Amino acid sequence: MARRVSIMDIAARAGVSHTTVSRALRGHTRISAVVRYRIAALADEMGYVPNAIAQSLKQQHTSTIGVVVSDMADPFWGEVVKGIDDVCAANDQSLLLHTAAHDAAQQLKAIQRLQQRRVDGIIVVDSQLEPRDVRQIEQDATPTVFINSQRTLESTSFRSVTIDNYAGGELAAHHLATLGHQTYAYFGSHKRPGSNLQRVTGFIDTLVTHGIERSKIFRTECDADIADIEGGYTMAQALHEPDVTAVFCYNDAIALGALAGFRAKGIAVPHQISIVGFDDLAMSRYSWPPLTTVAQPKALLGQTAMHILATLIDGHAVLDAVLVPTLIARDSSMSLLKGLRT
Amino acid sequence: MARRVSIMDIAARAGVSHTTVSRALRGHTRISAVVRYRIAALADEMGYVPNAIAQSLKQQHTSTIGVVVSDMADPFWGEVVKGIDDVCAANDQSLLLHTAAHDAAQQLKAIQRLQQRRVDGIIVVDSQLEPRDVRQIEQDATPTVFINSQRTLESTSFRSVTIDNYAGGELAAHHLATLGHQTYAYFGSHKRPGSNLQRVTGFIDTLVTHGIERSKIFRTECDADIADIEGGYTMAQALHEPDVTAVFCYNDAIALGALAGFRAKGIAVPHQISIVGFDDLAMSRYSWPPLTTVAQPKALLGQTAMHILATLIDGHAVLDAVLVPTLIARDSSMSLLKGLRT
DNA sequence: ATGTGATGTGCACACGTGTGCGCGGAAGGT
DNA sequence: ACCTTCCGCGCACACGTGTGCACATCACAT
Repeated sequence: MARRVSIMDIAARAGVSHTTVSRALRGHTRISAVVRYRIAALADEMGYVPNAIAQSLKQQHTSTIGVVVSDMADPFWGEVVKGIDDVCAANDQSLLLHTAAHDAAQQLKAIQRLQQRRVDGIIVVDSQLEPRDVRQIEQDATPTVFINSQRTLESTSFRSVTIDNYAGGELAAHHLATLGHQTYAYFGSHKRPGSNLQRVTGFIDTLVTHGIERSKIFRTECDADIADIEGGYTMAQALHEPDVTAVFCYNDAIALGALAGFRAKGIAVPHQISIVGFDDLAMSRYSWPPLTTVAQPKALLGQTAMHILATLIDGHAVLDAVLVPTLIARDSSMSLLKGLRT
Repeated sequence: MARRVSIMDIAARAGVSHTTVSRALRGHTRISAVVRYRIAALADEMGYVPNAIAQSLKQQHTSTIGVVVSDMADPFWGEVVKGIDDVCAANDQSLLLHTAAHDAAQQLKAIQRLQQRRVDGIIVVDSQLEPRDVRQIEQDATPTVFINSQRTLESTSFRSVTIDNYAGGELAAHHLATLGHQTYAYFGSHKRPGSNLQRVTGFIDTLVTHGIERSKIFRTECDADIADIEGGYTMAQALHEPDVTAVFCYNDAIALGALAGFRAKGIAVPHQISIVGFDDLAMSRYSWPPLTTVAQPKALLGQTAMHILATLIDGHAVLDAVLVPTLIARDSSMSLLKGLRT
């Protein structure tokens, strides 16, 4: 950050005080038109770039939103962050991004960094934080919103935006049960225990109400340190229950991996096995076969978080938001009922 | 940004000057052990969070790197930004992110925002900037590095990191020509005219050296405002040259779309048509069939940009970097020579 | 007793910007 | 001619932190 031209420099050249320059550039009313024009011309000529750091220090806000995200290369979080960024751009705010793997300690550190940087608000995506961590964060009063947090927040000042994972599991179960399937598998992930449990619970509960016995539902979870798509491939390879005709996957990445895994085993999707994913990634529409999935409104997740955060920043009270998923039926799931094509 | 505890507050409670508090917390040598310990305890008790804004103003640097990216949801740029972030995290720097669609005006505005924020350096990814824009940016002396810029930089102070697109086209051509293909198509994109031209030129030049006539190479480009994967699907549908047995696509997204497009037309890949992509996205390995592609070292692209930027920030001279792509042969390309499996 | 050096702390200023208050002058009314 | 009002501008301070210099104290050697 080299030495640059300041309003003092402009003031010296214009023969006025820096006060006048500041007012002229900010559009203050009581500055004569001639002076204002001269200063504007001078600022342009001298290549003046206002110092947002000094402005922030004086004005006690930064017009910056901090975001903590587990993995920026993940296409799902990418869409969510894009939703956040859309609102930021519309509000003339900047985005300060910190990555923090899948690790509470790193997330905590990232949040503290953002607090030091005095961002106006923080959005934590895919939080792994424990209640104890949240209490520590809460001491600093920076408004904070959590998206798809893995643990329920025990906070009075912070808010959260979540997808209704249980309802998503219900949708998948209802879809597959209606197609006539009798024996099921669930491919989950230990990486996100909270949402994993909610989705599988909604799934199993609903299957039971459709008259499926619990013993007909086989549940697997892949390790936390393995990439989702890789995990899906492995779990498909490792599935040894011949009666299974329908698989519900924790997310699309796992489902896409499973697609490849079953194909490698010579099992045809959807003719021998139906697969349902979760998320609706951009690519899921173009897989082979195109993936039936429970769609999350990804951009809306980010936008909603921003609106809640803005309300918090304004000092008003606001409620948590729960967004509802929808089922998108494509070609990876098929009816077992003869003569009945859906 | 609410009123918070400052070093002045701590100083008052400790009965010393704020100077001493500052020195104690920064680990200055000549502070007595007792005072240092007392201040550390007090800072902790009072919940002191250092104000990075004030520090930046005083120290004339922000430990922040600005990044301008066209689309954060794009899995390719996601990987590149991840590479940037890795280095930032290792250097205790933050990432200030601005999105700027595929539009020179927006990119220009984003860069100016970052300059106002006094970031230590800027990385512009997928730049569409004209030489005139670059000259304007250059007035402010913020070190800047361009990744995969679409136009050649005419700048003395800025640097760039690019992939050798021409060599990538060569790789694809050599691969397909060796497999015995005689008639080709190229699926490109108008969205990124610079790299598109380099890739197709390398492709065609090399085919010609393999004895293929130019009339046997059919070239198409999809509109700039259409999503790549969608464009690939459309171009595959629209391809009416029955002799074509090999398609080289500008990138993997187009290739994945083409895969789906050919499948919808009942054309088998690779048995009737071989397809080669460019980028090596994470998902390309799991498509059906797995995609043969020219791989870009995505994370390395970001890391290299950061290293060059760091050198620039230190005030040293440094050269542009050109990274070489590699071909990854998977199952979407096949030999036409009977009895000769590669 | 005095000089010398090391140690611990504070004063005052700087970074670049915004703003409350006041002051001089012009305009307008009596 | 005098008072009031309004306009245009500057002084001085504030935001929170870091640092050069000076100063006080103490230990130690001369």
